[in-house]
Amino acid sequence: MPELPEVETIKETLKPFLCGKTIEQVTVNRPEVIAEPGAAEFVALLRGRRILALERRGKFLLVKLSGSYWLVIHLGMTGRLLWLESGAPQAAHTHLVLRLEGGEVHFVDPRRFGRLYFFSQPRLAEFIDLKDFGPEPLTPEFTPEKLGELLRDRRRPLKALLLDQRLIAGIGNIYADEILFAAGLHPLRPASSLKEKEINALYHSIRKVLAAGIAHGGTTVRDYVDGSGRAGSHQDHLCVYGRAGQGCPACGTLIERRRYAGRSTYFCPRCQV
DNA sequence: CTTGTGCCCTGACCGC
DNA sequence: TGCGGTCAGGGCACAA
Repeated sequence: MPELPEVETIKETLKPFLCGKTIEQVTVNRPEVIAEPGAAEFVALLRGRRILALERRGKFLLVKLSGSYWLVIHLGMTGRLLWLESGAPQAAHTHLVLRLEGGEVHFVDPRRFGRLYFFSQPRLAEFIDLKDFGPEPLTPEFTPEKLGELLRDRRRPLKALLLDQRLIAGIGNIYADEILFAAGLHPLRPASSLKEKEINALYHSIRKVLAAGIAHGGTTVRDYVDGSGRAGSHQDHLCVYGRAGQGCPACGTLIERRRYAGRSTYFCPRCQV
């Protein structure tokens, strides 16, 4: 489910409830969702620790804990993190509950692609290093020049590159299609064929589309809700994603859907060249 | 290096 | 009502 704007929204909505609180109890209903270390160890290490800060790297949520430890969460396709009152009933597919002072965090994930990790500071650094993430697209380190460097000498289609977390971190299938539409670029355009003007258009589209996604509290096409259980509204602003057979908002040409890299890809055959 | 495929899972939806 | 097929915001292993 969640791409950068959704994880960012979840992080921001959970922040006021979680920061400064101590984890009093950890309930694991499904040990498989804990990737590292083992479930028993995970529970023992987490209990009694204080939450100091919430951060995000790509689609990963990073929870900074006392003693230089980290709880790291990836929500996969359908993962949710919900702040609920103490003793709230557990929805179906609630795999883990963190009891804090004054409430609980429920990790709910029907498809179970989401994973949780407990890391020491050096282990987190190693993990991030191993993932080899590209730059965060909304930070100052990400510039048009940087994007130009990333695209140079690569023949892969733009869609594949936008989905590749090692190039730019955080973009998923919805926002990749929306970004390419905003930039007027065909998803299958080889990266190295872009002119400087097109690189600039792509750069500004990446920033603009992701920022709009965050401003709208994420895109809810199916399961996504923020930390308070509220749906986003960016689905009302989508131009191409999920709109096969409907008119392009710019020119009226029918939006096309193609299968690429195992994912649906939506684009306007007239506006995107 | 690159691409495509299948898999991990559940649930919603569609056609018959 | 039921059944099978298809599809879904992700990511990984593996084959060609």
